Amino acid sequence: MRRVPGVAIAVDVVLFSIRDGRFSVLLVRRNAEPFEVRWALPGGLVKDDESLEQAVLRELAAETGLVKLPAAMHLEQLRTYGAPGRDPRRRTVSVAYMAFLPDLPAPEAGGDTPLALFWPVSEVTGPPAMPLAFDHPRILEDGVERARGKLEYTSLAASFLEEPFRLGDLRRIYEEVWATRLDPSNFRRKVLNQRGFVVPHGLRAGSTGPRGGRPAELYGRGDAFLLWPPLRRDNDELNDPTEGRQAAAGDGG
Amino acid sequence: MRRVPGVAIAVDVVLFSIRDGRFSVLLVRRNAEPFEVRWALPGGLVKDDESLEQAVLRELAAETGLVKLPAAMHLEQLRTYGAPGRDPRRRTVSVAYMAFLPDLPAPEAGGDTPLALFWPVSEVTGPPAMPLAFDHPRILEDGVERARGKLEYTSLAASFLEEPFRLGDLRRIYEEVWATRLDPSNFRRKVLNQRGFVVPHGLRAGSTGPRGGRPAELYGRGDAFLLWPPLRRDNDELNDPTEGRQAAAGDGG
DNA sequence: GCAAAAGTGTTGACTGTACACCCATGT
DNA sequence: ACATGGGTGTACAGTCAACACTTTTGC
Repeated sequence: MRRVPGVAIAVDVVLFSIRDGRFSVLLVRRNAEPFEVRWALPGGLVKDDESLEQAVLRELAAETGLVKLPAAMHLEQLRTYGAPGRDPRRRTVSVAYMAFLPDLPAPEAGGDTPLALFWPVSEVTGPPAMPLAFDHPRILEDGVERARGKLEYTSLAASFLEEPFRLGDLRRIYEEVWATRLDPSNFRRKVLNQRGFVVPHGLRAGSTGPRGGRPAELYGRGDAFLLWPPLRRDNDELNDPTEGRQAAAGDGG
Repeated sequence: MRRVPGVAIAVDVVLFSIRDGRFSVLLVRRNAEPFEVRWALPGGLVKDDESLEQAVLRELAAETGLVKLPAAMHLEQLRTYGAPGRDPRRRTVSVAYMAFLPDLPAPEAGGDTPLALFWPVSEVTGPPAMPLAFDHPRILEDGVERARGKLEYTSLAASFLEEPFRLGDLRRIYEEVWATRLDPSNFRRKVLNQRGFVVPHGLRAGSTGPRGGRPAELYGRGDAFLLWPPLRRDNDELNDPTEGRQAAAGDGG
């Protein structure tokens, strides 16, 4: 593999979703060198006349079949990675983006598109960590930390849900991403006291879940983005002696 | 000016300091097209075999004479700007960095270096705004907002001070950057209650200022980076599309 | 003495947390 | 009936803003 002079601009996307209740990230399986057969973040080179965001959307469509993206999707720039040697072929500076998507039916692999799958984050980051291509482990790690942090002071958690949703659904987003448990009653109060975080939908849930329970009120996303005071991931609650639940450790399943 | 094919990678630096008590940013005067004679953020093209951060430090040295940078300087990636057409010569993707520097004696213009000066941020951002080169107004704006925000939840304000410093000096950093007033006694308590924000220096200030006042105790930077709870600038206008208030009286949902 | 800056003490309002308790549904 | 998730009430503790007050300097 010869090194080529000059620089290239690429974009990579850390696309998070909650699949089957698990905090997950979209990966594509590489079918060419370098790192053939390894899993990687979706992405590719930026064309000469397109913006960085246009490149992100184009690559998402091409590599994952995500053509019609939901309006609720959140997309933001994460960080830029430009160490010499991070791509063995040539100097490549990659602008990484982070996206939040609701649990869609099946944006996975298409017939003419590469194999794309959502993986639970804990299975990818390990231990043991999956051997992703390039410096993608680092990018994913940065994305995970940023996502966890952003849930604290923004309304982005609602981006993982399709409308309408129940406050319990919203709470489970936080619990899953933070790997913690939150008091349902206090969570409810905090969310409702944030003006514009959620807006009442006026209806009630029909089915209440697998094992009964009172039907919940339904809500939609409000127009507030920043939250004050922030919701907090209190690591103190992880030391719950009464019950052991999936905490920080990846359970492989 | 002909457009050249291919892409280029550049870095730009938003270098903040407090000069004579004013929140200031380092600008260089361009002496070539495009945007000749306009002021711009220091920066330049990334060489083929250097990292992005190395490029930042090299450009700072070359354009501003800042060769021996103080260890206290904070440098972090801000954001990447890659819109087609942001540089009329060729497609250029610029990775912007943000730096905090203490008020140094005179890193300004050198004989063989371009003219570099610290400008008070309020004079540059206006109104009326200075016509900076390229999309540098936007980059500066992003940097200012990020800097103001980071002072809330990190100990970075101390990066603007040379050790040892007085708590009043630290408070004036916040007051200047946020353009606000803080209660001296409450500020003192908050800062001292943050473990590792500042550490006692054991001495007292000799001169107490132009108009007297009790000599202050002296402090140095601690090793904590994140602060909890954060210090806050006026939270009232943080967010919200100003609609129905629900202030103290809880409305039960 | 007076002004100014540093530093201490106090108070009342507000906020977060823990947890008891009621509500409405599936099985 | 009972388990389960939704939702309300409440009390205690901690935090924060406001501000009165003392200390120590320059002038």
